[in-house]
Amino acid sequence: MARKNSGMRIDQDTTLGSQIYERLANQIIVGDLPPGHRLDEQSIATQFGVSRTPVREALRELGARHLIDLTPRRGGVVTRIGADKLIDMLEAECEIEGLCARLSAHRMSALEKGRLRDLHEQALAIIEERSLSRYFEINKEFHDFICAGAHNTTLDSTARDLRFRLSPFRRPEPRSNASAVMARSTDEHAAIVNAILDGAAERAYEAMRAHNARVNLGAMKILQNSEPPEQMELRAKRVNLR
Amino acid sequence: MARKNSGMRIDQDTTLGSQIYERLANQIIVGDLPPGHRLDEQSIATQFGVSRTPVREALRELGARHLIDLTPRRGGVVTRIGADKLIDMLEAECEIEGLCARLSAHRMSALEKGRLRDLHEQALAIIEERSLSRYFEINKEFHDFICAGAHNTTLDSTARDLRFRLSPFRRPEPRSNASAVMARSTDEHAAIVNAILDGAAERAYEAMRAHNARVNLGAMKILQNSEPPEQMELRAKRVNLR
DNA sequence: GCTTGCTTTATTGTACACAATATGTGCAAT
DNA sequence: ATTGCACATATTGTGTACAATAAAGCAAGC
Repeated sequence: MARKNSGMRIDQDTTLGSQIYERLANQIIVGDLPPGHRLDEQSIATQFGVSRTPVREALRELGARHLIDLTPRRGGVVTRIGADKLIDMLEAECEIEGLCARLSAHRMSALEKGRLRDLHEQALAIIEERSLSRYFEINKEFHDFICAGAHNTTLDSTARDLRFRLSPFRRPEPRSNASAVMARSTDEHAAIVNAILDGAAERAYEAMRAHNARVNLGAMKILQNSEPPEQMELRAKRVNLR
Repeated sequence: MARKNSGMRIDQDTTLGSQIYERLANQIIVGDLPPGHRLDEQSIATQFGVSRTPVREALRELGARHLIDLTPRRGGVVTRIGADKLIDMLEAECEIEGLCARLSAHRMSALEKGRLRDLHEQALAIIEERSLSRYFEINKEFHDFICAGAHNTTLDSTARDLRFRLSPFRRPEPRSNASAVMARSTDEHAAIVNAILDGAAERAYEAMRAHNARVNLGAMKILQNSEPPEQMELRAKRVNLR
């Protein structure tokens, strides 16, 4: 029998539905709920120790945000992101971040530029630690900061949303040299930082775009097992296409 | 007394919540439910002749899509789009459409390019009719088609979503020469079409971007009544900023 | 053996009831 | 007049019950 009240706090400023949404969204992103997994309202409800009502609201929000597919009388399943969709998302993120970099070059304040330089230097320091997970953290911060530096909440939130949904495909490849990965990444980051500090919009755009395009090739490898390889090659080109 | 069942069909392939979502979303976009308007669950429920449950689900989805602001125990109000937010959205749309134009230049098939030319020529024909509303239709189709031509569902849907939410600010200004508006617009469209047909990505991007930037200046005028004018001037620059 | 159609079962959709919280009103005290 | 508090009211949040539909299992026919 499912135990009751497994961690749902009674928070004043939130609602059970929202809390369940957060939890489920994280479970999906982390991969705990794999693509294609069916979401049964009743079992989720008992699992969280609540009734079906807040669960249903959470599911509907997950559906609105494309984290699950919601079919009218057949419930919800975690969205399967096929190769096509993945490539679209990677490309969109690549370009939108590039756009943010371009705008950042014009719009970041002196203070922000200073913080950007700090962030980059922090990343350089972390390479010594050889901690890939720690590096991923600061890397995310770096990208987030540039998207924020464009001073456009719409672009920022769409970029954030894309990164969030793409994060399952950004896990470190098992067989890869951590130091090399980090070194290459920071090199490219350096180009981006310099361009932004110089206020060189177009250069910032190109640098960010090239950086993302390269990283995205890695992300696509995760799909290679489930896809015919020739197709992937073909698509890989598209990501770099101008 | 509110009459029951005002138009909610019992459709197999949909749910009451979704239908109500659609209706409310349209009412918001059309301006029937103005920004700041409070959405009372009970009155909406009786208005549509249903219980509060599907209404709540509709509201939650509206909230997820940023059409209403949903505060935990205080219900929902139609999102107020302030000048800052509006400018962000306009800029984002401007750039994303530009991006789609750039990609379209490379990716549209010969068939699509033909259809694009047709669409443009249709628009030219419609100028003669002097029907601004009809022109708005074909104009929307034109932009939609270019966004689709990029062959990237993610970019397409974000662009579509932005245009949807921006449509309230795109209503024709009362005191304006219809023919002049249409002529100018089609001139700029011609530049975009030619660039795409030539496969000139960068030119397509620039043309689309310039076109949108100009139109956006008009959209911002709608806000001018409720905002101190000097601020608007300052912001107007930002939209054109590179 | 496989398919077709019906019956049973499981799951989602909707309504309703009650609980929890926010909002509004009036009165008293300063 | 204004502030603070208590009470009344309205509205949202959650739980539960029932209805509607889809999935699964089973029997009869080809």
